[in-house]
Amino acid sequence: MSKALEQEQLKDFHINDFQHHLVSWFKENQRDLPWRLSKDPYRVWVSEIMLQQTRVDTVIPYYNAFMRQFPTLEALAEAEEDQILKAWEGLGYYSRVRNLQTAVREVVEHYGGVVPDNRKDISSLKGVGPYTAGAVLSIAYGKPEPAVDGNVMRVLSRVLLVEEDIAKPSTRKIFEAILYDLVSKEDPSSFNQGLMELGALICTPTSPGCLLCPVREFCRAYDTGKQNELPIKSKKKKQSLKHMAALIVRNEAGEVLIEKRPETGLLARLWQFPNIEISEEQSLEEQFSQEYETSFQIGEQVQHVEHVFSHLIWNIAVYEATVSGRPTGGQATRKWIEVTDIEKYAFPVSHQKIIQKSLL
DNA sequence: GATCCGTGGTA
DNA sequence: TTACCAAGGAT
Repeated sequence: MSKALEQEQLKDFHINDFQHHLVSWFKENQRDLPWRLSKDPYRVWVSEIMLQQTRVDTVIPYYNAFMRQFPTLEALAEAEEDQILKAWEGLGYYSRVRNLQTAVREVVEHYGGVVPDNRKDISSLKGVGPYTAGAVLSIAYGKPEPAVDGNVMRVLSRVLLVEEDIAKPSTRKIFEAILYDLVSKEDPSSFNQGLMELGALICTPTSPGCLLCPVREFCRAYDTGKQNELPIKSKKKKQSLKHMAALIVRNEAGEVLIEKRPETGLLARLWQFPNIEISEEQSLEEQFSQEYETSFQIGEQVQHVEHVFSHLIWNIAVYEATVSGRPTGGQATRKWIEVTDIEKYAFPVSHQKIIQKSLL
C-alpha cells in the first residue's frame, strides 16, 4: 500500500471530527454484549474467534457457556480436545477452537500466561490473523491498531469512497494503511468497535440507515448518492454437490456404530455415522463393503439430509443397517456406543439431524 | 491469489 | 428458492 494512496484517501478528510462523532455514538448506542463486560484479553480473544464469520446472536449462548466451562486461559489450555469440540458443536469452522487451544497453550508456555500486547507476538499465535490481532490489541490493551473486518471495509468503502473489490485479500491492506492514520489514538477500542457496530446497526450491507448515521456528514458515498453501490464485491462461485449415503448401524445389544473423522480437513475430529460418497456404478452394499472391509446388510432408507457448507453440499441418504464382521478399513477410530451416550460426542449438524430424527 | 473451512438467518 | 451474508485464517 503506497503512502500516496493513503494520503489520497484521507485528503481533506476531517479525521479528528470523524473520530469524535464515531466514538461518542458508540459510547451512547453500543449493544450490551457479554464480551463487553470485561477487558480480560482472554475473554476478548475468545469472543473475536467465535465472531469470525458468525453472527452475534448465534455467538452469545456459545460464548456464555464457553466462559463458564473454560473461565481462564489455563482452564482452556488444560482441557481435552473432545471437550472443546463439544463446546464448539454447531458453531462451525471447527479449526478455530483447536487453533485457539494450541495458541492458549503457547501463551502459557512461552508468555507466562499473559496474552502478548504487541502485533508481532500475538500474530504468531495459531488462528490469530491481522483482524484478530488488531481487535485484541485495541480492545483489551488500548493499542491504536487497525482491525479490519467485513464491517470496517463496508463502512470505510462508503465513507471514503474506496472502489476496490473487498472480496480480494489485497484490499484489506488498503484499509489497514488508512486506519493507521485514521484510528483514534485517544480511544482505539471504542473507535474500532464503533466502526464495526456502525456496520452492524446502521451502515448495513443492504439499505443502510443513512438518516440515522452519526457520521453521515463525513460520508462521500452519501454525498454522491453511492451508498447503495458500495462496497464493490465480486461474486463467489457456487458450491459443488456430493451424493452421500450414511448408515445407522445397530448391533444385537442395540448399540450404534460411530467413527471419528480424520485429523485434518472438513469437520476434522468430529464424530459421524459411517458414510461414503456414492457413485451410480455399484450397489450400496458393495461400496460400503469396499470402504469398511466387511459386509453390511442395508435396510430401508429412513431419511434424507441436506448439508450445506460454504463450498460444497452433501446430499445424504440415511439407511438403517446391520453388520456381519468388524468394520476396519482406513485408520478411523470406530466404536459402538449406547444411544443414551450419544450426547457426549460432537457431531456436525447434518449428523445431529440424523440423531434427532432416527435415534431419539 | 485461490481455495478450503460451517452454520443459520434473511431478502 | 436462491444467493448472499456474519467481528477471518490457514494453506
